Amino acid sequence: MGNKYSFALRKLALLGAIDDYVAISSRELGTALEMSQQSASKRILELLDEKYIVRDLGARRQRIKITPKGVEELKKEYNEYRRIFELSDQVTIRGVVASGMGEGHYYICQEGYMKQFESILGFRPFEGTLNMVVDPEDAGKLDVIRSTDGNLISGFTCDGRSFGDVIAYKAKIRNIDCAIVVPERSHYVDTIEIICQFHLRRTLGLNDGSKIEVKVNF
Amino acid sequence: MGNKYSFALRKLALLGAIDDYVAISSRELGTALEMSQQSASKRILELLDEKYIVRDLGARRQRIKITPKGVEELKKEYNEYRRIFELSDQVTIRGVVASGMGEGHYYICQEGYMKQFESILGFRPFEGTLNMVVDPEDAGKLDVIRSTDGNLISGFTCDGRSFGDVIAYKAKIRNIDCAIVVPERSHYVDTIEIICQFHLRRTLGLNDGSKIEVKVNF
DNA sequence: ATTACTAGTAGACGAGTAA
DNA sequence: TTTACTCGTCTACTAGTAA
Repeated sequence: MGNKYSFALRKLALLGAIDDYVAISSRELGTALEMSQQSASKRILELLDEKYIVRDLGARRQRIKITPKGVEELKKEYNEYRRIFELSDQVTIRGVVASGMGEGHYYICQEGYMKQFESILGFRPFEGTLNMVVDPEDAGKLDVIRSTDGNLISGFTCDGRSFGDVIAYKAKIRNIDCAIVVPERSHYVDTIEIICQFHLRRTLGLNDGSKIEVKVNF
Repeated sequence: MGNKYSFALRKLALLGAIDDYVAISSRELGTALEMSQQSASKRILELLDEKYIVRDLGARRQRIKITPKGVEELKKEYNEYRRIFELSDQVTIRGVVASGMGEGHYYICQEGYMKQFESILGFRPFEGTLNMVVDPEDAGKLDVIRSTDGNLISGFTCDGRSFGDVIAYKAKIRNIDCAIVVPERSHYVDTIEIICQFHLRRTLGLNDGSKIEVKVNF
């Protein structure tokens, strides 16, 4: 986000503009941002232009609400602060084992991915993934991890089908090296795929619904 | 903080410049901030001027570390995000009862404060305060509360002695109305004073070391 | 390589004001 | 009262370059 916009957007969020429309005149916003009415008005137009806010321009006072895109941008900054003040380089994500449905297996086994896993992660994954549904209270941690670089596994095209970029983060489950894999572009992930050179379900005796903890490095 | 500085300061924090000196050239910082080497250099000089960072300008590459003042500024922004995303208007602060040492009693009993407590909070405090040492894991919540307005109780001078501004936040302990009181200007508070129209120690049967929870509104 | 000066320029800002 | 246009000023930026 243009840094320019974050200050105004944050002030609007503090006024409650994430949850609902907030009535605020350009003069009031200007005062809050320590700038003129004219500049605040311009800033509002810019935020509208960037689709960070929507506005209901009534007869008397405009009412402003932050869009999901705006919230997204604020969360990015929030996550940066969480990385600074809360989280070290290793984070424990809790969740429960879920059924794989064979999807993960199909993807992971693509040699286009396999080659990269082997060279970047240092192991060749067992053919198939362990799916884990992340506990809601740890969803934020996942956001923070996803805001970091991780190991980019490039997408490719094979037999006319295209496979997208994914990001792998090295991790450990009960001291066994593994990695969590998430698609590069996609939000609101509550399920992660875990790859490992061993068959984790068998090795660790896991079933659907088993609680597990993954320690992720980033 | 000038909003202008927060972006650069945050990037430096993400690079680890809170914990230790970080080697970063003005060109690298410029790339990270999407600005020219020259502008990044100027920004660094400004941050130095504002005492947000200190620098060790070696022969090859400068090494930068964020000062406590700089960390303070970053925390302010972090706390704004916490208010946006984490905390509702009521927060539970946990801690243990500590000895008052008579200090609180002396201050609170000043009529200059008493009058204001009565008109602003709606009750006349029992003469004396309950001291509470806040659990370390709730210290951050206290920071967030302190970053909000609260009820300003103005300082005054009496018998040649000056009493500073304090902020009161309405609160409840086990459903009894009370308020927590903190000095306006002072950082790193881990002890709060609780005022109430009743004698809380007697009413709730508290002793030094008793665990209590205060629900603070802000 | 660095950092950081000077100079020129683009863009952000506020005053005045229209709607 | 609002919002937001135009326009002049002034700041913040980058390019060139010195140390």
